[in-house]
Amino acid sequence: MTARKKNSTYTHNEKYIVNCDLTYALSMIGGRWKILILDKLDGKTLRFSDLKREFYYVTERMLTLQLKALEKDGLIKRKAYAEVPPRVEYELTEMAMALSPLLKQLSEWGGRQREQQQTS
Amino acid sequence: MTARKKNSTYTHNEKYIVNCDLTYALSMIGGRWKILILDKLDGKTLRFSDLKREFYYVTERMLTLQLKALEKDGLIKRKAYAEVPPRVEYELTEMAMALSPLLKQLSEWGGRQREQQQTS
DNA sequence: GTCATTACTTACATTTTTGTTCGTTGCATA
DNA sequence: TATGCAACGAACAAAAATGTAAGTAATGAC
Repeated sequence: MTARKKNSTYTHNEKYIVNCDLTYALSMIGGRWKILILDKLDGKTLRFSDLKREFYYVTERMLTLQLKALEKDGLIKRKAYAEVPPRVEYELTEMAMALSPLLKQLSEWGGRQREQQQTS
Repeated sequence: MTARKKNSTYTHNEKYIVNCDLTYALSMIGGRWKILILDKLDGKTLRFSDLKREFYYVTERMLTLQLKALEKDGLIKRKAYAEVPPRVEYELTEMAMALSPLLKQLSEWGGRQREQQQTS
């Protein structure tokens, strides 16, 4: 999102992340609020204000940033209507829908893992 | 890993992450090198030096931090032998093994997504 | 003409994550 | 006696991610 200094090790190492399909996948859903947004948009079309209301604890700036990133990565579609006040709707792309069942499995695993951790 | 100031919004918002099984799951594999490590340990027991050689581009400190976090989260087991020079072996826990097939699916999805993105 | 509305944007501050460099331990070997 | 080894730890620095606070645009309602 922000400008990168070239030649930093952080940037340099990025190739090891991007070259791998798995880390590439995770990088697209790794933002703090991204999967929550994807989950909320599952099966629905929502306006920015709907998301804002749902994620009242997330600042508008963060919501915007995460939405922009998701759009850039082809996970959500943005439709802006030329109205005043503005209306913008978001919905999942097909690739994001293909991700849904995977996320459900991950969620179940997370639940089991949480139990495991509590009894240890 | 590092001390947290209480009352920061970042910390405060963490509950929305931890309360959700999905974000909880992702938080455990979200570190920069964690899944690469998990992937490398799949089906094998490896020494710290093995991992160091494999991930030559990751600093020892980062490797240590990620391993510690994985251990704390119950994804890897650490066995230290009382020898000199020291010998420490790492292997996956059962929960981590249960995660493997999921990660494979995610990886495949990542590959498809990468192709999609390139043609757009 | 003032105000409310919606979906943002900008400048800046804070917090977290990652990386750099150097040191430690205790024994074996040269 | 000096050096190398393996697996770290600690102090510090850089970079990224997230959060705070304020402002913008165009229009319709009052």
